[in-house]
Amino acid sequence: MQALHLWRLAVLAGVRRETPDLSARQMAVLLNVYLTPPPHTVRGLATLLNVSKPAITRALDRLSELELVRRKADESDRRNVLIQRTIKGSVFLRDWGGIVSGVAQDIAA
Amino acid sequence: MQALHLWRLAVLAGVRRETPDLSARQMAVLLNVYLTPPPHTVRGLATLLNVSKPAITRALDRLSELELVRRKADESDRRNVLIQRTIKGSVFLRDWGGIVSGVAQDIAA
DNA sequence: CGTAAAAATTACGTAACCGAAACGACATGG
DNA sequence: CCATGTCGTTTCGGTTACGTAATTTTTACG
Repeated sequence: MQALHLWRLAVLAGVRRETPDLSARQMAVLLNVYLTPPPHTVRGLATLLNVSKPAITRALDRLSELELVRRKADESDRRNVLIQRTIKGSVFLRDWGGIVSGVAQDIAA
Repeated sequence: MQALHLWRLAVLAGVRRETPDLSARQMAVLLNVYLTPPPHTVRGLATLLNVSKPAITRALDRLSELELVRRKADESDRRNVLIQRTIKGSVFLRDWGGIVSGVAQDIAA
């Protein structure tokens, strides 16, 4: 029950702020790139999220445009594209984590 | 930091399940209708979420179609539309709360 | 070699969504 | 009553995202 209140306040904060408005899929991609060990490929993310590859490609287009992630060719197998982290992405997620944990504190108190 | 891992797992669970795929705004509307005291109006939700009224109308179209909320005319002022809860909505949010708190438990352990 | 397989992307038609503005129903104060 | 304001919805033009299917580039293997 408190979990729902946590979710409410955090989602509310996310919707309200003007800053980049990411879809659930884009957010899932971003979080997985930053919080799970590399390498990250399109195919891997597609199967992990249970969505099609083009959906991942489009999410990466958007995230790259925002400079939250970066694409890099895999030199050992040039068919692959490796997704890498960026400074902006790190900052964005740190901020977001701060919001969520701040909300959690408020609820606990 | 754990907050981000919590968020990652919960978003991942949300994206993976085939069932109704709600946008952040729709989710925000749904959560506020269920977790804050009534009455809930379009204008009230619009200002709370800091989005336009049509955006709320469309979110309610979608949520009504899924039978997660219900619109009801305000008899005392027929310009108003009151948003009410439904059984399906309660079940949906209870399930979601279960997922989030389950993830939280896993992280704590 | 050369054919098959795999990776990501692009193409394409469809559906959902957005904000601004126009609209219709209703309320309220003069 | 009627003029003005309020509330929710609809309309409009444009953007974005989706899934399926075709394309491109690269690798693997027979």
